[in-house]
Amino acid sequence: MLISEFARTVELPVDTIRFYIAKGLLKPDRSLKGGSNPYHLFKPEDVTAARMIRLQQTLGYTLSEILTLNDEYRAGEHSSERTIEVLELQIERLQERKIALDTALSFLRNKVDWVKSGKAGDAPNLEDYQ
Amino acid sequence: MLISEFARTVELPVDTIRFYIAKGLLKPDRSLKGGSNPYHLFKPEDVTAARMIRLQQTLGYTLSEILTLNDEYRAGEHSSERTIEVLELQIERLQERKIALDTALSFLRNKVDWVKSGKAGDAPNLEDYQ
DNA sequence: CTTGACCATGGAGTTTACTCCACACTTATA
DNA sequence: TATAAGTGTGGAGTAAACTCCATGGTCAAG
Repeated sequence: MLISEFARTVELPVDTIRFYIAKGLLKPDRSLKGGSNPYHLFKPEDVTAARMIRLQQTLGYTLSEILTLNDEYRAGEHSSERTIEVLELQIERLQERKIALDTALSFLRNKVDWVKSGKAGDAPNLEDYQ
Repeated sequence: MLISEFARTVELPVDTIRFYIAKGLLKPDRSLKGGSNPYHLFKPEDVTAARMIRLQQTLGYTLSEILTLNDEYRAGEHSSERTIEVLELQIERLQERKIALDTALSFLRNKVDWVKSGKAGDAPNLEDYQ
C-alpha cells in the first residue's frame, strides 16, 4: 500500500503520516523505487500502529511518550516480565484518567438533575467529587 | 487571596494563572491597589474555576473550548433548557472518550493476560476492540 | 533609605503537533 | 513528448499553551 491509500485507510493527512515516519512512530518498508527517492510501502500492521497512535493520543499521550512506550515495548519484547511492567504502567495511567473522567461525568449528571429539579437545594460542587 | 497564594492553592505556576486571566478563563477581582497596577484578588470560586479548567484539560478540552463552554453556560444561565443542552453535550463527549478509554484498557489487560499465559494463541488485536 | 518580597504589563521564546510550500524525480496517459 | 498524478526531502510557518524576562511599581523590615 502506498502513502495516499494508507492515508485514506487510517483517515489521516499524508503530511501527518510523513511527520510520524520522521518521528519514528511509523516504520514502513522502503523497497519500492519510485521518484527521486524510494517509496514507502505500508503493511496492515502499519494500519494498526497508526490507529494505536490515534487512540493513545485521544487518551492524552504525547507523541514522544508514545514513542518511548513503543521503544520500551520493543526493548522488552524478549522479557515477559518487562513487557508486563510496561503494560501495567499504561493501565495504571489510563485508570487514573478514567477516575477523572468519571468524576467529571457524575458532577455534570448531578448538575443536570439539579437544574431539572428547578435548582432545589445547593448547586453541585466540584470539590465534593474528588 | 493574592496571586502567589492562589498559585500554591491550585498548584499552578503564577505565569499560567496570569495567562488564564489574559485568556478570560479566570476573572478575579481587581479592587486592591498595589504596585503600578491594581492587584488581582482571588475568591474561593476562582479556586473551583481553576480546578475545573484542569479537569477539563485532562479530559482533552482546549482552552478556547473551555472558554466557549463557560460563555455558553453563563449565557444560558437564565434558561434551564439551554443549560441542560450545554451540559448534555459535554456529557456525550465525555462518554465517547470513556469508550475509547475502555477500549484501550481491555486491549491492554488482554495483552497482559496473553503474555502471562506464555503467549498462547493469537496476540490480542486492536481491531477487535472497536 | 536601600534592600527584598510581591505585584502588573508587554513582549520574546519554547514545545508540540502538525501544515504548507518549493523543488526534484518517476510513471501512466493523451 | 508534454502533462498530470503520485512520491520524497528539506525547510518555513502556524496554533496552542505555556514559560521566561525586562521594566516599573508598592510596601515592610532593617
